[in-house]
Amino acid sequence: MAKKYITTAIPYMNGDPHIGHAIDYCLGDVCARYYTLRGNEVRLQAGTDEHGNKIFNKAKEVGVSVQEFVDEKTETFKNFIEKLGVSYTDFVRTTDPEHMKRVQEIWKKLEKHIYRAKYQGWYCTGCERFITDKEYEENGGICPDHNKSYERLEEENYYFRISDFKDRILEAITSGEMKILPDFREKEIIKLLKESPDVSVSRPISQLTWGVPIPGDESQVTYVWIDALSNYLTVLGYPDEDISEWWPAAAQFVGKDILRFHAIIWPAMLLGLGLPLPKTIVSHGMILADGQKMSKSVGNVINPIEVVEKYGLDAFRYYFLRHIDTFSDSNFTWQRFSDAYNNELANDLGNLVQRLSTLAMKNNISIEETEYEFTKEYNELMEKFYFSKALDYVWVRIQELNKRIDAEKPWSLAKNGETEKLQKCLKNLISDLLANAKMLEPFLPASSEKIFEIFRGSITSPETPLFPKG
RNA sequence: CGAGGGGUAGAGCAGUCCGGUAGCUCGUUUGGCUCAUAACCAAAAGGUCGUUGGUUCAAAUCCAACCCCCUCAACCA
Repeated sequence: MAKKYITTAIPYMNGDPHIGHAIDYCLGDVCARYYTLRGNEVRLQAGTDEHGNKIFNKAKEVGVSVQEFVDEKTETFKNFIEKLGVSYTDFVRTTDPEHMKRVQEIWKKLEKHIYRAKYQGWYCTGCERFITDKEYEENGGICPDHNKSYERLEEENYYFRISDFKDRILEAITSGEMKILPDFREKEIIKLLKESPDVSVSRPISQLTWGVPIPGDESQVTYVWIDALSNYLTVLGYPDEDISEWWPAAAQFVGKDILRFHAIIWPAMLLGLGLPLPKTIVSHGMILADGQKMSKSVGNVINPIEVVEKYGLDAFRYYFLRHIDTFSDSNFTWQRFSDAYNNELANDLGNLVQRLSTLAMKNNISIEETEYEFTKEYNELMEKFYFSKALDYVWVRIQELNKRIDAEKPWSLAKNGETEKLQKCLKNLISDLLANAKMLEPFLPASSEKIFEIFRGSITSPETPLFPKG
């Protein structure tokens, strides 16, 4: 049995779960369920990124210990993931001692590509961060948030020599060894890669305490990259365990905002460790509310849990996997959501199940259980991660069934006593429905299972509709 | 300045690579059916395909210029 490893991005624990995280999880989950149904052994990783100043400060602000703070946040995220029906198998926290120990080992393995250097730049003591020269000019040398002049500051950091790997990464991308989806993002990355500088991978402990200490240098702490990106490996047990059965990952799902780190710094790290590169990095878009970025200050934030509670988990998954494009930014509006729910889930699919189960019941039809195979077209779309297109494809087939019922008029056959013809007609319709239900399983696991239950053994028409209308 | 995406019926989108008098879903209107969650099926109305120019027998599709919208822009995830 082939093994497939799928990863999702680990959210930073300074905020609460939101729709962007939900999309990432759902995509990973669909992919995992699909591979499982194809007969693969699948591991789906999820996790949390818990180090850094922002978290440290936030905990102080709330007045709890940092560990308490991240423990609680992680629980919140775990609950969130479970409410979305994500079938993850592994969970990693960057504050986990095991992870931290492994990060230090990874650091040591990368040491020949790491050097110490001074960084000089404009710094805001209010923001506690360096700003770019451009930002400095734009703000006229004064921080707009703190109304303070920027200071010229020098800091010594460790740097990771990306330039050691650029050629190799470029080659991997162009040869298809590491595919970046969608194509237009791949183009973007190729351009960015060429001008990518080395990255700073540490901070002096005076600046940052909440992180993984650098082995052999107590004055410095690892900065986000090596700590967070390593999670994909440490959760598998690297470097203590042999991970060759699982690594390279079949697919890594990330938001477009963090693609560059995953397509440049991350591959460089892997090459430095002598590990193969992930087969695919899938970058998804952002979800907009009425064409606008969601933000708390604008007050247009869509809470995924609210959608789930109002319409059900499968409805949420359906909408966000079909009408939110897998790769580009898409809009969410409650109007479009409820249109899709009523027209597609309730009318097209729900009602189809209802009419076929009633017809079968009235005419004493029973169906033998068989294994339903995915069609070639469906597999092609799924393997390319065109999830929204795969759902479109299945939906056309569902709508065709409604047309066929009208064309074949089983109720007339019953009236005319054409029993044999009727039996054949209904059995065909039902088994085609079940074949489609199978292809819906990665997307709508609960509804797919319900459909199979309805048509299993002696067929019963469901008492409550699959997708009730409010 | 730069880079990426986009501008096609009231709305949301496909079609653009490989040119051939525009297609899907929703909405609207009309008709049909009765197995069904007032669901389903059929049909109709509705578009100078961002602008201008070019290539061609023929352009949403190729070329050039321009306009508008969105996103990203280097250690702050």
